[in-house]
Amino acid sequence: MSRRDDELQRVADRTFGWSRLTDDQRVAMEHVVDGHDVLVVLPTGAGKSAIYQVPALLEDGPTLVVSPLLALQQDQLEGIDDTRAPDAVAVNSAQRAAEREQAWRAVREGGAKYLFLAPEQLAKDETVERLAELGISLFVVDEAHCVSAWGHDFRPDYLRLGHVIERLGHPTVIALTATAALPVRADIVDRLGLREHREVIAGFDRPNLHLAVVPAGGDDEKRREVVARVRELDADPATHGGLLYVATRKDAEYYAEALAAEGLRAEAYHAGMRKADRRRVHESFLDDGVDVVVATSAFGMGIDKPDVRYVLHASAPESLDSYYQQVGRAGRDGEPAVVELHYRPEDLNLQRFLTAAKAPEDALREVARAVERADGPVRPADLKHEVDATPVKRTRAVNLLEEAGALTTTENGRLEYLDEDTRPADAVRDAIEVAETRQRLVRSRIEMMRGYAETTDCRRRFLLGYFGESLPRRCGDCDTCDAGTSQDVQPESDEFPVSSAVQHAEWGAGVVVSSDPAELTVMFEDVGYKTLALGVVRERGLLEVVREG
DNA sequence: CGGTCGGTCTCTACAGACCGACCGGTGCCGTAGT
Repeated sequence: MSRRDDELQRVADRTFGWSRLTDDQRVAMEHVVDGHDVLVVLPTGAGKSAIYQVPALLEDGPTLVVSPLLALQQDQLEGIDDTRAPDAVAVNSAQRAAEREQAWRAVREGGAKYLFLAPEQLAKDETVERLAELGISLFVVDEAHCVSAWGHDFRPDYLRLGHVIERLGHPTVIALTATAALPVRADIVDRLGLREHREVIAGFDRPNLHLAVVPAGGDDEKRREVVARVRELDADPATHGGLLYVATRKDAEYYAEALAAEGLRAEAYHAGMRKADRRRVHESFLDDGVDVVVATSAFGMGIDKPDVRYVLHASAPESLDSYYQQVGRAGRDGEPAVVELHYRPEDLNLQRFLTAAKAPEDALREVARAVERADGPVRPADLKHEVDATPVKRTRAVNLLEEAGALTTTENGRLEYLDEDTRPADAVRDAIEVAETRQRLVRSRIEMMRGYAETTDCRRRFLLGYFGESLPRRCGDCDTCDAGTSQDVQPESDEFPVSSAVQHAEWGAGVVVSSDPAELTVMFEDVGYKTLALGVVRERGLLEVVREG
């Protein structure tokens, strides 16, 4: 062990009581201490937080942690509070002004070493200026998949973190997440502007999860089947206690009531509920006070309960990224767990609707005109006087115009029109094209979800393939293997190895996501995921390897 | 896109078909009004 390892292990032990760091933790920490940006993809419960908490104590300046949910920040603060580490504080809108000032003071005076913020806080110049004065040593992005999952529409400030990092002089960046397929990883690296970064990525396979898809006929039929199935799982001590994911708030209420009527302790969980009720359900779930939580996608981040025995879906989510993340909450203790998707192809239509984020045309036009017209660089916050749109739309517009190459962000965070010869109308058109490309990717993800639900080959092989892992032999422990429809052996094609950069005659540049002797799945920059028959590809010479992965 | 709900039509019964409208997820933040 090197001196550096010794030191990391000593701090881990003395300050946090972790007597033995895992290899993944140690390797990631070494990269950090060496000053490398790092992307870490490790399952929940593998000790991701340690990866910044320990090196933070070897740095002079404070560590900034960008975290998506205030509740999650609170959990982290309490976690650090329970150790011998220096204080951790948060700054957010839920606090009174005096409380916020006290937190800033604690960091400034060195009493607090960790500062937690939501990305929206960093949209304010004042916040970034304060951080610059503090001399941030480590910039941590927790739940970093949010950059890619939410940054493009729902919470656009996530896409502006890269600029904040530059304005802070590019401290060492640590991006942490439990789930990220190849395109998501690339998006995180790109959007945060990681430099010469290292990656620490654990395998995605969770052998103790039994994967299955249950096709359903009509909607009523499916409802009856789901309720019956949950009741059945609940009755068996080996499968008691789990989660039922649904697509809408109404369904969460519906199933919670239906299951309660069957005598189960069932609770709904969705974002339309009062905060206090949400907290009560969450805590009750952790304390085994409920048998099943029926939840929308609002339930999940920050839940670390080891003995969740099943995760059922009454409706398919919008991507395998989300699906994997949700089913990953089952069986963290390593014991067998049931994972079952109750599938109707019609349910995917709802996901198409929910993910259809139209380009904010009016905002694009107004932002483009305002920045073009201005005498010099514009502060994003000042756009609110000239752009009649919600803050989310305004920021989305800025991001799209920037991605389209019409705008750029200066070193001090102002917006500048790049090419005076480009008319704002053309810039808007290009930005809409960027949004449409994004939409094609989102829709292709839904098609991959369909592919998973409808495959007759090994279910696990399909899921792992999506995350860039090949499974040469069928897993033997999923519904298609049970039914005998999966293929036994499936060696990887060495013609188009996974993660190779390829060029397609029609679809342009892409990366091989999974590959077997019959079929290739490629993620194309412009059209999203496509599955290609290898025979046709060969016959017509459609695909060329640009760089081996 | 599909499920649900309320209203209207059918063509002469108090029922059933049909049509159009409406709804559908994730969380910060900050401000208006109790």
